[in-house]
Amino acid sequence: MLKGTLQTIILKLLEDNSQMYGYEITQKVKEVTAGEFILTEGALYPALHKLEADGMLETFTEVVDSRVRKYYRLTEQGGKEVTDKLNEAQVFIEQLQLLLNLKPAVK
Amino acid sequence: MLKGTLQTIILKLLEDNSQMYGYEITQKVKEVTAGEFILTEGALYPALHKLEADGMLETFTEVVDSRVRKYYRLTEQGGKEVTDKLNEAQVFIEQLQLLLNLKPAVK
DNA sequence: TTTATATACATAATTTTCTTATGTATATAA
DNA sequence: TTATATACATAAGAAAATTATGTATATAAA
Repeated sequence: MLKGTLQTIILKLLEDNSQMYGYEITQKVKEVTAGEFILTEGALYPALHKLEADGMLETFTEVVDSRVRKYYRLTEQGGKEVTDKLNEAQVFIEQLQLLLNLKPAVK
Repeated sequence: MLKGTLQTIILKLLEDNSQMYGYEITQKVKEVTAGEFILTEGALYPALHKLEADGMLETFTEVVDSRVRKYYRLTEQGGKEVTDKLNEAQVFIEQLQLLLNLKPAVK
């Protein structure tokens, strides 16, 4: 129903943390959701590549302990996109709660 | 991210309304969400057929004004499923709000 | 009167998105 | 030397939704 949820999550994490690499993102998601959301690589990397191709993210690499890390950062366009996506997500959640009656009606 | 959202919405509407036909469901969704969610037939009917095939829904038809209506009702199994699906949705929404920081932290 | 809109069902092609599986490579703990 | 953790990536397949059709009746508008 809500397309681009994963993109929204990635963009939001990068808004809060300014730069992150893929593996770090998977760990952050696991940590924040107490293990409820598991972000698999098969979902993450294609999403990152698409966001980069769309001009929302830019990258640079660093070598730490002989391992390559590919860091992602929001572009200016990406910065604007976060706001829009978050608003969309907010509306979506509210409507879903309405439909599912998960939000008790205010008297 | 959350699979089966549409199914959950359908099951919940049928829990509240005991019997509904397809077109009625599309209108209800539109009405409740003030036009924000548009449930297209291409999404709805396959979902209804699958829920029926899975034993969650049962059907009967009625003719009103020379037009056939196919009504759907929850089966016993469907009744149990609603509860599970709603719990899942609740957890999902909470985790998503955590990740997107849409729920202000309580001080 | 014929065109558009609303009601009511359904399916098929395509696209999008995610899961699962696989592959490479290094570091460390068992 | 085997398992786990770190770190990237892609490919096959499945699931779900969008878009496009198709049939059919009723009614309001042009």
